[in-house]
Amino acid sequence: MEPTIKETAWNPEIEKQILKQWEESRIYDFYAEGDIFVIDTPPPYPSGRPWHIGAAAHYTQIDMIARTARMLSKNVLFPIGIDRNGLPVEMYTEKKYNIRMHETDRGEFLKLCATALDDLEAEMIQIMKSLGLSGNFSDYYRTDSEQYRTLTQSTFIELWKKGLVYIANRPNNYDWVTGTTIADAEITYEEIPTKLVYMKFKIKGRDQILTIASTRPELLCACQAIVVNPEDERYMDLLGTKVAIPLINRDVEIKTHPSAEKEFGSGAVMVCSYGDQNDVALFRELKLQEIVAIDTNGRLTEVAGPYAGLKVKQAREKIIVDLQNHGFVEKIESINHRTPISERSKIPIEIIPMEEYYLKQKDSVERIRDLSSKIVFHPAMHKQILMNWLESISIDWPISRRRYYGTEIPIWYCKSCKEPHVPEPGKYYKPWKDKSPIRKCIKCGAAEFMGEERTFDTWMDSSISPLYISKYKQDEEFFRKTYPATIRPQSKDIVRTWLYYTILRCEQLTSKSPWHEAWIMGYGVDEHGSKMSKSKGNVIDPLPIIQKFGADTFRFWSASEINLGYDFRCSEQKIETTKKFLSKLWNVSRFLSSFAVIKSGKTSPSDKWILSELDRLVLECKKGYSEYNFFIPATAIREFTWNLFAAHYIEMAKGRAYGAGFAEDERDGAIFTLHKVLSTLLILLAPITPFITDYLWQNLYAEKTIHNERFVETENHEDWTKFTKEITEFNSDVWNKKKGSGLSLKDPIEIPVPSSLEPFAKDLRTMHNLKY
RNA sequence: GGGUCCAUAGUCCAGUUGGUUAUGACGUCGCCCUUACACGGCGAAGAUCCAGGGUUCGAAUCCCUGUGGACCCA
Repeated sequence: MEPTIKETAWNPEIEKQILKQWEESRIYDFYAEGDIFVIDTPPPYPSGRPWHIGAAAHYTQIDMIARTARMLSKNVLFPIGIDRNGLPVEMYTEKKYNIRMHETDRGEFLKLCATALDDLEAEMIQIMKSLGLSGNFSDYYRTDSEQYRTLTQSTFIELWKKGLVYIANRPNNYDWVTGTTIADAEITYEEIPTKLVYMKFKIKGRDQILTIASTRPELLCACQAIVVNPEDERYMDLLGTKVAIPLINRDVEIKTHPSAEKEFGSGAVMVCSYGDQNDVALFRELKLQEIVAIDTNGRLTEVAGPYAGLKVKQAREKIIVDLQNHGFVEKIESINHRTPISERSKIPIEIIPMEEYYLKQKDSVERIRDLSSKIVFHPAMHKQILMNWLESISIDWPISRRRYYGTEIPIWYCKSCKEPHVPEPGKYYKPWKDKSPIRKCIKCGAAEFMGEERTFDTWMDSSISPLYISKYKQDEEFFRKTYPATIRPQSKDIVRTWLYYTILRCEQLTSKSPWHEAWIMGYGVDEHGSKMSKSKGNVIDPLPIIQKFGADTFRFWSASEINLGYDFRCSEQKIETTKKFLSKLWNVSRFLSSFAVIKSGKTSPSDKWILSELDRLVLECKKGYSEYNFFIPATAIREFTWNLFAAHYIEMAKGRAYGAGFAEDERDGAIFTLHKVLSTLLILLAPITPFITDYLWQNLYAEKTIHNERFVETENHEDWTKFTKEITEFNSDVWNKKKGSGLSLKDPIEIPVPSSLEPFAKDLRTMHNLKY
């Protein structure tokens, strides 16, 4: 009768042994046979310390997907990757060494970036491992590896040959701090206080003034038209007349366009190249001649006359003063203006015409819509984010970037006629330093080439992850078995980037959707609901928390706190109190470890009752697992274990399990049921808390790991759950009465068992020491 | 301006196709070492279910309008 488990609490130190055991027995290895389940794991980006606690929670949930699939008899491919291309590491490196990328030797700079990434990556891998992720760490991939970049370049070359890539000089979103073009998807909007200047324009041939309000007076030199709303009666007689631009000796015409709002300022708007996206559209529609007023350093060009060379902000200040001095200002209002901001460098972007490469995407939207409609989203509501994005795509995807730490665009230009050439796919090319693999220009026959210096937008790399993990163009048979992947797990803030671009690229290359399902998680905010950021000082470092409370505590917290698709709050205190549940489970197991396991027994009514409640729990868990919504099983199991099984059933069955006053088969029925329930709970919990369940499983039920087991099925017991309410209420009632009369719980008391609970009477009398 | 989502005790959250007394956890406050567990047990307090209207015998739940919040798009 001595428990074989001695300690009275779950000790997270044990996790280290279990981890070692898993590693040595290689229980998570993938075999490309049978029922295959492929997870297109998001490769995290090592952008700095500490790793975001919400991300750590995210990856534990992805691991739960993998473990759920394994328990459903699937062979699971759960790759681990690290995303290493892109701007953040460049900025990190510039800051760390106090250097400027464009002023540093390219080769040197790349080395410094790689070293920084190695350090940050090591910690992330360490955290992922200690969280118990059952992924493939033995050959985790990096998006900056030769093999990965080869695939990025090869797929680009493939698309190039299909005619899906073109070069064009267009107004582009330009981030002059990082010195690169960025895609619409990389822009965020912020309300920024600014001045709205009401300027007086003289109307030609009349003794009248037209007032125009603008937040961008420094762009006066690039003004090519004034527009008013076609329904704005105030200006009908002015159409076609010209006005003089203040300070600049140039006239422009007044035209109509529906985008001019009657209520904004005076209702008349100046159109300049380029104040915002609307200007871009108007220049195109009204066929205006563009004037380039801002250069790639964020400074005004020579067309700005006295303002040339000034930064945009300085020029704005200066021109406002000059306008005032010349009496061109009617008034100035302070307003909050919704300003497009570069997601990376946080500065307002400028729109500057530049020559860039584009990947066609407008023609693919319809096909992507079709494919997307067949992808099952968890939760379903987040499919809308993608659908809305598809709705708003209006231009092709600019894919070239003037940065260093990225996959090089594999193009060489003929030195004499500038014709671009792409090399053969299958190799990794660095045109900024490699010798041209092309010998002779296909157009003019010259033999001298110049390598392209730009790199790809990083989404060009990440968007082929499903192809990389399935060994596209590497292993035909493996690819056939593992593509499309089963599921793409990711967070909801990158639906319009990573999720969309992946469908786009994979559709263009394979004509198929890259996965059958998409699983979209919200993101972690602090305990008050605001976004975590270093500047706010509310960042929580996951590493010490995991060390302190253990991976299973962190995992159970993640499962029971995060409802799929919604943002979730991270609080250390809540994680800490989650540990109590593991101790509860531990102590239930400790108690049961004093009874030998019995595989069958004659069940009493109490046993039948808890077994039918267990059936209900199994159904509920299956429902949650089938949606990969771990909130459902986690909360249901905690509820059952704590408030039904431990609080009521164990107390009711305890006396019978000890045997005094009961027949042997009655006793065996109790012991059988206790173990039946616990072993089922361990299996149900295994995907969520793999460490403690495996430890208990191996101590109580088997020599081998629980992670080779399959989910349990319901056994369709007779339904006794109708008694639940009455049983728990009766027990509460007895406890209350004892308490009210100052009795200890083991003291005898005279309370009759209600006739409706007669089948349970013997257990209840023993439990409460009822004398009646 | 448009879209998606959200609004339930001090905090977080559940509430299946509408159906008696609204779930659980954290926190708070009492009492209790009862041989699995004080990382525990028992109990208590704490909710005009955002507001207004509608459908219905009956609404936290369905519909409409509004208010507030988060995110996205123009």
